[in-house]
Amino acid sequence: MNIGEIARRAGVSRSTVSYALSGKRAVSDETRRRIQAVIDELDYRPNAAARALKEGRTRTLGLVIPPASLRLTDMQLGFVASVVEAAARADLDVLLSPSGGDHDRSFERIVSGRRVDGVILMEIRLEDERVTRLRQTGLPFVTIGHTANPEGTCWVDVDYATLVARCVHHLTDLGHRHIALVNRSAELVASGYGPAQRALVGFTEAIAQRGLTGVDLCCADDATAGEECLRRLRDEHPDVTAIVTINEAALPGIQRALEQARIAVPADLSITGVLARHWAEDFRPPLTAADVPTEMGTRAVDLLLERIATPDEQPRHLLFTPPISLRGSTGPAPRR
Amino acid sequence: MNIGEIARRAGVSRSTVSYALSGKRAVSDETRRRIQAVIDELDYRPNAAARALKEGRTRTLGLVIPPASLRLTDMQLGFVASVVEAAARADLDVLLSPSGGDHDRSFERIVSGRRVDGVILMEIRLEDERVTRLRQTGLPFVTIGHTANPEGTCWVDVDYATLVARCVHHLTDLGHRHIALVNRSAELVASGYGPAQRALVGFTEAIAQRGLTGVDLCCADDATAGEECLRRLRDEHPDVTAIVTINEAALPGIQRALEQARIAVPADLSITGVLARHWAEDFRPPLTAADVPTEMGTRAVDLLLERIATPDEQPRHLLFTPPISLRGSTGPAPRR
DNA sequence: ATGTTCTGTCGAACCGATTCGGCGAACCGA
DNA sequence: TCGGTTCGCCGAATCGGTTCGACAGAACAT
Repeated sequence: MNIGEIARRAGVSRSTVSYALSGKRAVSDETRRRIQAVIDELDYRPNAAARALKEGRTRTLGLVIPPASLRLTDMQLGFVASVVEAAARADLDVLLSPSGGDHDRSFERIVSGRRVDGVILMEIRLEDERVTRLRQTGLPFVTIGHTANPEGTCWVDVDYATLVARCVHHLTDLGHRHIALVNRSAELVASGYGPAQRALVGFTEAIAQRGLTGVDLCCADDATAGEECLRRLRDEHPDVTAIVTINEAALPGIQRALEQARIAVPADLSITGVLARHWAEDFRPPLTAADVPTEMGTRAVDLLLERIATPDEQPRHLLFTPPISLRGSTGPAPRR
Repeated sequence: MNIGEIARRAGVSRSTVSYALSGKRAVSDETRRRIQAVIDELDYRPNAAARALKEGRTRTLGLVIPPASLRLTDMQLGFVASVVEAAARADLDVLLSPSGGDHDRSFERIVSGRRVDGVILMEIRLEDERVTRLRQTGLPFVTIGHTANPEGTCWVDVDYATLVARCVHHLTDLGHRHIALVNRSAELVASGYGPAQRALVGFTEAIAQRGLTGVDLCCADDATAGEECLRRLRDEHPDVTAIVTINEAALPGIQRALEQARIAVPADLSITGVLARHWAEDFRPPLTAADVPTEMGTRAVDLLLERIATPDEQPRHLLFTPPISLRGSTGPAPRR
């Protein structure tokens, strides 16, 4: 079922079949119809490997995801989905590689076996040796999140610092004077995870700008930790009247702790989330939060395709600062 | 940076380099060392497309996932992760295809462009035309879940009927006489979604076996629906003292409704979950539930590799019935 | 009638690996 | 010393596409 078979049955040469399919040279209508008929009959589709070999491109993108040991957040999952769908729309396939910071076999295979035309790298650390590796291979790539010195790379990211700062300003505008940040896990922060670090920076600066003092807490990415975290917060910092959190996975636990302690939201305590996908709607009351930029995956694919087409262009980057949707979880600071 | 370049620099022929790498013919130690040195120096890795073309296999598996519009459950996500990792361990890559019931371009490309050696198909419907399509192409495949007549196919599935039945028996043993099933969404049940249908069958049979009457409810896969569902259940069936649910995503909502209505678990109401991954631990009290069979992804890859190696063997299938872990959410039925 | 352009098609080279047959040299026993 | 193995390597064919140069014949201009 190769191109030679089609050519034989249609009574033409192999090159004519190829031209009929690609349209790169004129083929008479009569011939094209005959070829198409044979193709339809045999349900022929060109062999991807042969095409890749000759053309020097695979029509495939690599998507490097965090290893299974790390639980993907709802937003990351949405990102993977949108990348895959955007690629499918562009008639590209997506090769998945689970890989940690060290470059393992799967990553190496994809990168240096020329299996893909470009790579999208998720969950970048501020210092990331996969980026170094990709740079030296010359394979086009786009990172989600950016490294400490991102010059010369393409990236897409969420402006966590600004989002957190906006949340802080929103809360101070409502009269809150004691605000807490519930960050991601301590290990993530320590390991140089950009979003966690930039959230902290944005928080600290916004707090300072308003002349306040803030509390920042780390919290593991699960409900139990969220519950514990809120309890600790009420214990150790009873004067805190508002919370900003980038920890989506902790929200169910926070919710539970609130209900058990009979804390009314927003009467007793205001909460804002940064990028809570499903949980913003599911929280009670619905959570004031920045909208998840669902187009990030699509735009990452766009950038990568640009980069593949014109590798010598100046690398571009996109910083998303989605608007904050006011829902019911924030209100005026309670009177003392 | 192809095999010819390596051969030239090492002063041998291309075939010798190939044999040195594959070990399929003897190569002298001296020659092998010289070749290896050049390979290490240039960081050479064979071109995947050329190899695939010649060998007739791609060393790649296809994983067909539900389209992004459907929100993946936590368990499905875990499954994807374990498939990818198992494949990586076997030095195989995974090509992702988001696809619904209709065979779209992405699915067709993977299936008939010979881009993969085999396919793993998730979220099978009882009547699924992708299965039909795969059967006619002759490409090895394994399905997660099984169709109405699964003869002649390889599959891996969870025995939802038995699991639900076991939960029912556990609850009746504790004295419960009015038990409700919280199923997945009405649309899923209507569209012939196996797990939802088999859960219902297992529930109905177990209830009948004990001479009781049961209530079964459909519930969309989100917290809000779970909250609403529990409220309706208490309203319309106040005598129900125990719940069995296969709807993991609804659990946070159920939890919220329970706390708002001041219903004590398990004193007032017992709950068991079927396959709740993170939520079993995160629920308060921790949820009595069947353990998620984390090895399912790995075993699916194993089956597929077997199938690829020996396509004429009788197709095998695996039905997982993981044990139910008793946690704190079930207890004796309350006295009237 | 002759030269020129255009159209549609073909043949052959090529992409980068694998693999088979063959060949020279070394080695063996008789 | 000679025939037969064994060892190590090479050359060429092959996988299934794409693409370039060539070329026959029609159309057109002079």
